[in-house]
Amino acid sequence: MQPNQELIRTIANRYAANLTLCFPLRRTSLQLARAIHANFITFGFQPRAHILNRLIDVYCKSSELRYARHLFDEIPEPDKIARTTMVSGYCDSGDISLARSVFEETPLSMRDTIMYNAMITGFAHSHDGCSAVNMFREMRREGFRPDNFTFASVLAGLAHVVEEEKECVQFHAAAIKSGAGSITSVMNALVSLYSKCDLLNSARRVFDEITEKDERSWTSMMTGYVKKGFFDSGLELLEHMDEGMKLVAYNALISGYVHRGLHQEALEMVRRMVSNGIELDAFTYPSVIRACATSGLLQVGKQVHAYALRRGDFSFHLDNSLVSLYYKCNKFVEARAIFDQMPAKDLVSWNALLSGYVSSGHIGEAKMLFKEMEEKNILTWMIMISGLADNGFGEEGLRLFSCMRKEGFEPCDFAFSGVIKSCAVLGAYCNGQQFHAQLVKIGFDSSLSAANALITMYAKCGVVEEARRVFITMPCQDSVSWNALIAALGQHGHGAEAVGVYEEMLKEGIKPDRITFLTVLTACSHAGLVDKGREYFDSMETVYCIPPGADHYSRLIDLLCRSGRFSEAESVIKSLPFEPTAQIWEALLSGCRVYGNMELGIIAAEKLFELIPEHDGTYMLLSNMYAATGKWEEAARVRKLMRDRGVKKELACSWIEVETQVHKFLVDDTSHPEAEAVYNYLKELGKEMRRFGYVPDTNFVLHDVESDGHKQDMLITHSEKIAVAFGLMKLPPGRAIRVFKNLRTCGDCHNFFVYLSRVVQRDIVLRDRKRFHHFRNGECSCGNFW
DNA sequence: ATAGGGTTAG
Repeated sequence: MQPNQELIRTIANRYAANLTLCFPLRRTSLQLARAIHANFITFGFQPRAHILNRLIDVYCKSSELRYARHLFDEIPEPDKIARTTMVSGYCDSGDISLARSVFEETPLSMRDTIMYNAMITGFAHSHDGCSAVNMFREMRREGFRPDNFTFASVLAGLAHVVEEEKECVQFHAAAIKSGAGSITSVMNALVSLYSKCDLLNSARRVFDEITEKDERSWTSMMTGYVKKGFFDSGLELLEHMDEGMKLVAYNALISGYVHRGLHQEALEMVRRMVSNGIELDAFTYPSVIRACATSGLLQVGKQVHAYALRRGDFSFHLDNSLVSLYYKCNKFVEARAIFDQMPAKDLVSWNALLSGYVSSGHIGEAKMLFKEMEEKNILTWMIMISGLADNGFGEEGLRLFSCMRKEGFEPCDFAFSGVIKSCAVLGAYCNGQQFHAQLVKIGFDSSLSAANALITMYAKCGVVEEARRVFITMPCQDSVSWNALIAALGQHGHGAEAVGVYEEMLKEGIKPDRITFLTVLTACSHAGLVDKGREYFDSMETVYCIPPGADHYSRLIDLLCRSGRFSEAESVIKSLPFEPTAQIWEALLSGCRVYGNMELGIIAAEKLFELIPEHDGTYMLLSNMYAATGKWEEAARVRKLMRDRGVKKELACSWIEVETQVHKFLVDDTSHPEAEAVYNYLKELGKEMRRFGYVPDTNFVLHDVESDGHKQDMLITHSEKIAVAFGLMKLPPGRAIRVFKNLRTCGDCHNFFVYLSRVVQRDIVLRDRKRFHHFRNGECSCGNFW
């Protein structure tokens, strides 16, 4: 039987009309729309235009843009409502270019103010203020009258680009002239606009004139004050508010405090709002949790998490910040669980997880995740590049940076600081210089993060003067800059100057932090300023309330051992407020090696065998010590122990940069295309050095080799010698040779370079795992502490 | 069919 067509049509249309009523219940309305749509198809009806438009709208609002577009395309002549619906649908989904194409396909005669408004809003939401303003100008040129909606949107767009007071005033005047000047939504946008331009007095004037202030009015004014750090004005405003509106004000204050790093104040504000009977909401959580994450307050963070769960609140922002909280507090399992249990994830969620992996050293997982990510933004790249550098993967960092550019991402100052860190890891001086030049060109060189990275990069490339120059030419320095400079000077043997810079930093009123003390102690140690170092160490707790960590103690041990004050070092270890860690025993062991203190060295080594039996360095150090004192059997015993335990020696590797290209060499490496030429050259150099008095020190050969002649051959193929020889072949005369090694350099190579620097009259800078060696005219900056 | 503010990842 044929159904009664007229009846079905009527019912279908009535259902369709109901769509409007169902609207807030998105899922229901989407299901309903689908059912109605299916009915129309099944019975072959052509729905009426306004019903079709409703369907398109529901699909758009449910993020089913493809269905919406499909329906839209089937309409032979879409009216302006259908077009506007499509335009704003695309705008909401962030696809401004598709919105624009629908708009541009619309003949001028069919456009109206509403359609222009939709476009302007779209541009404003995508932070493209210029296009928003252009669209506004176009609509006026074409004779359309801007209304309240137009001004509210265009002013919001303007806030992203405007710099001058004049422009704000112009638009303000235009709004007043067209009668929109006293509309709350327009005035809210004006308050926000003036605030962003640092014109807080103008913002306040507009704010005071709003007769019917709503939540947005208060938020705009509060945010204006707080973003500029005027907390007093914000707090005063809080006093004069209706109780019902205070939540948004607290939220603004809290986020303002967090942004300035004032976590205590932020948490205090949370306590205050709770004690006034105001409950936290979805906008409060992320700021509070961030405050907890950056100050390591896991317990408070957990409480907030529990609070949100109790209230059944959910948002991307909340979960994303929780992922970050748990990672920062080293709760990897919890962090991952939050991520996995998220019903939906956005780009920020992925970035949060990526950053968690990277900062906890899970670089393998990070790389996999990065590959897996379909959508990336500049921050994704930045996290990965800087993470690779932090984990020692300099080459990959450099490679990824150029990938990023190929994919059309313009690096920001933070991305530059990531790639510059990669150069620092690699010692890629020429590459680093090029990035520096690019920074200058685009005017980012005064950015704190970029400049701080440059200081470290130049230092790690062994060019202290450049590091110093970057520091001096910065418009302003923060504690990171000071730390970087002190480290730079300390690493290169300018210990006294480093200490001077530290004193200057204190005079400037910059508070030293944990890192500052690490760098200062290192500097003292290199310069032999033992008593000064002790004094600084003691001041940490007594003056600056920073309890020294294991890393600080290990610097102190190093400092004492280097001047042979072993009994003092021993008593420090005995009085530690915690169990001595591996790095403390390591500091003691390497100190003992320098002085040949076998007795204490063996104790340290035994402890290390217990704590980190898989670490190859201990075996090497101890067997080196035995070998150096001619106890070959003992040396062999240690290496047998190492073999028995299955500990693999990390492969020694050196590298050198020639014309932005990094060349890598391993021990006895013949894989380099020019290996043969380098080996021959190195042999010649060896002979020549011997004529000048260099004697190969076979104590550093740890293989059991019978003849001395054979042993000498083995010494000559150490990777750092190959790299230096390669540099001598390739680099123009007079240019310093900068070579890097992943392990510590051996005493024989050290001695060889001392001779070499005098005979060939070249500066040689060698950076090994532990420190820098500047060889010049037969001397090394580190004395005998190789 | 269109509007205004505030939150998360470095």
